[in-house]
Amino acid sequence: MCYTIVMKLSKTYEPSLFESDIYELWQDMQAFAPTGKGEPYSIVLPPPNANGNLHVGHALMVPLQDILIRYHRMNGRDTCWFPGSDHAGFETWVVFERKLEAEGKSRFDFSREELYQMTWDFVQEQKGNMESQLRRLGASVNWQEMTFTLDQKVVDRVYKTFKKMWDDGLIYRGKRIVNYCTTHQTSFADIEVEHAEEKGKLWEIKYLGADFKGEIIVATTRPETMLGDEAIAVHPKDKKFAKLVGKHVYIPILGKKIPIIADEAVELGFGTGAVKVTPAHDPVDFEIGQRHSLPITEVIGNDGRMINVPAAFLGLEVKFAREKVVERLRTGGSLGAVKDFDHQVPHCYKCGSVIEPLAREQWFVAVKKLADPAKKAIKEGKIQFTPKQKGGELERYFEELRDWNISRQIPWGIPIPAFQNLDTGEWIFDERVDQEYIEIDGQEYKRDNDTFDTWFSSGQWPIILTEALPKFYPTSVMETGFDILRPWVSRMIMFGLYVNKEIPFKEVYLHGLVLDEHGQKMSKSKGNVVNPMEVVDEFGSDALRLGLVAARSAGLSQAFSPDKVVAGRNFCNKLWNIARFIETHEKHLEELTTADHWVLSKLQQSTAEIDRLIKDYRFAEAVETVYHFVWDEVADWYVEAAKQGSAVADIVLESVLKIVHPFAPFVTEAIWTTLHDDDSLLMLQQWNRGYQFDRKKAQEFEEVKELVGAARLVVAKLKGRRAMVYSDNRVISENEAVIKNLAGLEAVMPFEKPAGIRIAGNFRAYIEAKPAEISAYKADLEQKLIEAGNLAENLKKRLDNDSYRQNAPKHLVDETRQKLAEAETLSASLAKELENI
RNA sequence: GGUUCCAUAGCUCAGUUGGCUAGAGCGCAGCAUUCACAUUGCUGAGGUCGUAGGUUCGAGCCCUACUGGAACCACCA
Repeated sequence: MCYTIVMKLSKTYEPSLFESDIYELWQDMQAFAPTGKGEPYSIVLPPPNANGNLHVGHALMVPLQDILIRYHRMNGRDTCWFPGSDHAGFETWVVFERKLEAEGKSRFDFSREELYQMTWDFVQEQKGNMESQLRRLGASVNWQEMTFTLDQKVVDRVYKTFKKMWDDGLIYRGKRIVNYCTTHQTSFADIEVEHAEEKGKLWEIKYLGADFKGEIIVATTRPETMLGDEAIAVHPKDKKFAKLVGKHVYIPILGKKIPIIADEAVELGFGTGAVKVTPAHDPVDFEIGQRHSLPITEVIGNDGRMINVPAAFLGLEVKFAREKVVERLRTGGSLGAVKDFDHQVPHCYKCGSVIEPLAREQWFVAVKKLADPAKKAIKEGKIQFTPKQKGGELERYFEELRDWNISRQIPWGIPIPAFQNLDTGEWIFDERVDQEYIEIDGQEYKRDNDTFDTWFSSGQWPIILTEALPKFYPTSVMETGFDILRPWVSRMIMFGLYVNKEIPFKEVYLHGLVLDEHGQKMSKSKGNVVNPMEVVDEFGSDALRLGLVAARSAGLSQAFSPDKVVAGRNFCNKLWNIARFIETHEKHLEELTTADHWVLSKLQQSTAEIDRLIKDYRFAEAVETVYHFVWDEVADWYVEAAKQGSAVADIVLESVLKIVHPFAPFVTEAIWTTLHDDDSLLMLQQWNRGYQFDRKKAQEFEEVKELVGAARLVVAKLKGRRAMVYSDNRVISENEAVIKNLAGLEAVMPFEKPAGIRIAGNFRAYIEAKPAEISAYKADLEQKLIEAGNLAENLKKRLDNDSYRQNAPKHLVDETRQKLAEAETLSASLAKELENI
């Protein structure tokens, strides 16, 4: 396509005509690859789900990172943005299993290998969507490094790390209480469990003394677990029960004899002071059981049905078992009071079913040795967080982190390379996970069928991606959502320090959720989900990027604003038309005009401003700075002035394109290609450097702007076109045509004794007017005189204050003095004018 | 129960060492228009910066308490 022709014809910028071609052009020119020159700058993209579509959160994340990458690339850094896609273990598994169910099949009809292959094929069908959507958002990622979280190099690294941890004694297999979803039949890390308040009941149960007279009453929210009770616990200092410790009670229904023990975990003064201990089905009880060497009797199975219980309860789902137990207790006279009780119940974050704490053999990571150095690194400020308090939050998390269960009972993931000796029960590390049984020295070993928790592999993401390009480790910044600070960012820091002996990134920038336009969380059920690709279709990628990044600060969940997207679209169009004017109408002069000096000074200033804002990750303010520079200064003043001619129009246009490029890459590159016949790319240009201009001339244009503004105010109140007359003045005479055009005047001319309505400011300039109009203007002048007087009075008060003069910084005091002088001059000249009317 | 964040114009939000008369986008009102752009231009209305105290010459910003909203954490049976 010949862009130059489109440029001349099309009054509006049509993103759809350019965006895909521009992206292809970048790719063809290999513009995303590192140059090998300059200081490294790298980011790893938090890998989106390979199986999914990008959502509006990605549409925020991609521009934020792309702004940083493009900015630093233009500033001469050797940039590499590592893309990836995530197998999203559990997430994808849930979708796939739902599909199986819809086809009337079950995971138990297939072997692990078959399931893995089927899921792989399923993901392959979808794969590619996500990648093409990244392209549509303009992501300048280095596609050569594209990595899928199940790629061989990922598995290799994960096994290496696992082995190292195994050798270092950081991996142990143990029976622990795990969070178990009986619907998905897999366990979860603590962090994957959602707590929700539920209205429940608190049942009191009477346990009859076996070797003492009387009974002990305990309260529970889960009466069915009494079938697995192994003790009654009381607080060691509880006088009420002191004599009973060491004695025994009978479990109602079962008649089983269990001991009364003393343990600190029981809270003094709460409830009846005694609790039932079910080591197999409650984390606290499990710990109590460990301390007192209690047996573990499991009464709930993987499928959420009762096991190891009398026939009447066997195979019942938990909730029915509960009803039946309560019924039997009641008829047996063992039920005490029943109260309503609201409490927090753990739920599966995916299907919402109640999480059963079950005692299971799983692989655990002893986290302390990983968490301590991570905490230290943050404490010592080796990693900077934006917003700042998130670093503190992570420090506290590292302090409280408990051992991490990394076993998942789903086939879609990286198999855990561990085998168990069938005779001795001993576990060994071995990578031959494609075989269910292996033989070593005549001994047979069976594979562990579990896979790794996704965070175990994704936690090593920066390590894996930079393994072949080590100069990009540590990466420059980790930009991601605040919701995965704990599960992901924390793990990357721990693994980075453990494996590479160095932090994985120097800075962390966290963005919040994109809420709907009324500040509500987006969800399918509410029907308020914004599909970013639809927005791109309608307004263009640049518009979406600008709209999302504007009005958004670090770490906060904020509303999606369609108005801002429209504003972004309009901005692109404005830029397009600035270019159209400069390319097709501009009059070239040899010498710089006042406006030229001024616009160069503004370019310098805006560039410095953007440098500062990007350094501080203040994206929204950077967008705003760009927006106002282009619209309010370049379009509204410079372009208007340039209609009378300019010597720097081409420099200004190119510089503007550079400034805008990181934020709106497509439209700026589209314009750039219309300017250049060669195959140069805007995205590979050098960022703006300094400009040559005359500071005094630049200041003169500020005066012209003020004069125009003041003239507009006067003209707006009069009918018909008017002329400006002024007493001889170089600044005005040099800019007559500019002033005439900008203020919409009929003429601007010098007069020996100019008269009419005086234009505010330091010039002796007037708008021609009839005597009646001049008198009508009197009220305005009087109002202005009052305002100037008030201002002067305020300033004077401040200066009269001794403490102000002593304590305020000197430049402020000087400034105040100057303002006062100006206000007084204005007052005097207004007063004089009023006299003349 | 603990921690953190938020409260500024009709709506969505800026406002970072405390410093002139608190800003933007959209919306609203008026005017303009054969001009690069109606995805436009100009002009304007609209705010006791949640409440009450405090620190300071000076507070939207710092401190304390309160009110209202949100998020996260948590084994209180």
